[in-house]
Amino acid sequence: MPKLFALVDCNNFYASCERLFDPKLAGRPVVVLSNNDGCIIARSNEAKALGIGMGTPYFKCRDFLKSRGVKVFSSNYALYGDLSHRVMTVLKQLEPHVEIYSIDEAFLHLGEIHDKDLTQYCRQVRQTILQHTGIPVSIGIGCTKTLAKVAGRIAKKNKNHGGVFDISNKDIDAILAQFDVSDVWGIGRRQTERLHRRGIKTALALKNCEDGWLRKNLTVTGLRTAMELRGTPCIAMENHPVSKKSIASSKSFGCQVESLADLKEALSTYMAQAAVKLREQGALANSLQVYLTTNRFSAKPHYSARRVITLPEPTNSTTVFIKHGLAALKQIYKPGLRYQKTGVVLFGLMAESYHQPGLFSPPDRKSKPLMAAMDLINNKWGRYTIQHAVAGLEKPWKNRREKKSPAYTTNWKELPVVKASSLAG
DNA sequence: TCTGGGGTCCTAGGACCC
DNA sequence: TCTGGGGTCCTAGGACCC
Repeated sequence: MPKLFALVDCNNFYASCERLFDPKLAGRPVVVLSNNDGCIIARSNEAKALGIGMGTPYFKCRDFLKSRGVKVFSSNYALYGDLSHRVMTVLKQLEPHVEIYSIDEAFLHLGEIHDKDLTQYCRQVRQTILQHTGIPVSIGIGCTKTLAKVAGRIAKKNKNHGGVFDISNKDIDAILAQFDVSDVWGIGRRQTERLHRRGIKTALALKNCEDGWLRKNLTVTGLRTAMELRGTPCIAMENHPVSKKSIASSKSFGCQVESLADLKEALSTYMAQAAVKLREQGALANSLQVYLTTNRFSAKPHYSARRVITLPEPTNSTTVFIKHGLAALKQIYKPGLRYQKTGVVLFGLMAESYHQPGLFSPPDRKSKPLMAAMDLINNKWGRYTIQHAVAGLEKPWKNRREKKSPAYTTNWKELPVVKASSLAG
């Protein structure tokens, strides 16, 4: 029996998380907004049924949502991250080969041990996750990851399957003939346009498309996708968590920002956040990129600029990032524009233990204990307890998060309170 | 007035080397 | 008048994912 892949996918994950702590929301439409309350990034089934599209800007549908009694939440990543961890933990207890693919998805490699009915087995997995975490999931099974994704989508959409669909023992071509090519994993908007121009509308047509054309027009990734639809695995399981190759931090502003002083505060804040992530994974970066952009939707001419800085030596010191990053920011800053966003990406990551200091560079004995002390204090007392002065105190440019739910599971002060009341009387 | 953030991979083209 | 070829490395930009 060949090995099979299963995709476990949390249903409407962010919306499900929000509903978990507010039973009144059961059966009611719920949506979750992106950072800055910008657009809709998660919808409960009831919200989908109202025709609310993924990615719709909030300001365009605010009135509609209100009129239909849709409950709206700002995103609460502390909550989603914690619940994701719980789901993955349950999964790892049940299965030896789990690859966490995203906050709400994981691939399983189902080995030969499962000579039993796989669909039945996955329904049990699903039930266990629901019971232990309260999060509903769908599971798709196929002989490649791409086919498992197809199956997962069918499991989620068609209620008759009880949340689990195994495509491997079905008439695959008949299913792919009904499957829109734009819904295939790895086929985005651009590739869909290209495929449509060639008359390819379904996953089956993509599967049967000629290799040479695919390689030329959709690059090697498109060819891989077609091969996966044919049942040839090209995308392997990642059995060990891979270390990151870059770390980014950026956010849109909550109000209009024009001055260099505000941009400096914001960029310093983001550089500090990126540096914390870098230190958490015990790594150093040898270069950073800073960028600056005006609103691309605005009628005014769009300005966007970036600059890459190679550091004299790999580091994870917030102080060093700020020093070089702000100098670069000054170079790309143009006065008189309304900026929408600035950000930083750290590149050239390496493990701290691998780093060999330069023979002639002066030893930096202060930076490491200083950063360690800052991290310790901020971990204990909250993120901005101690910071570089240039990152600012008021942070007037900070983004909006007007409808955030409490950090129910990660903050003692925000634990949900259960009230018991007597039925008698 | 208000349109997310954080990642990965692939390719083309330029710079540079011998 | 006539100005090579092949390789590597780096970077910017595009496309995709959730």
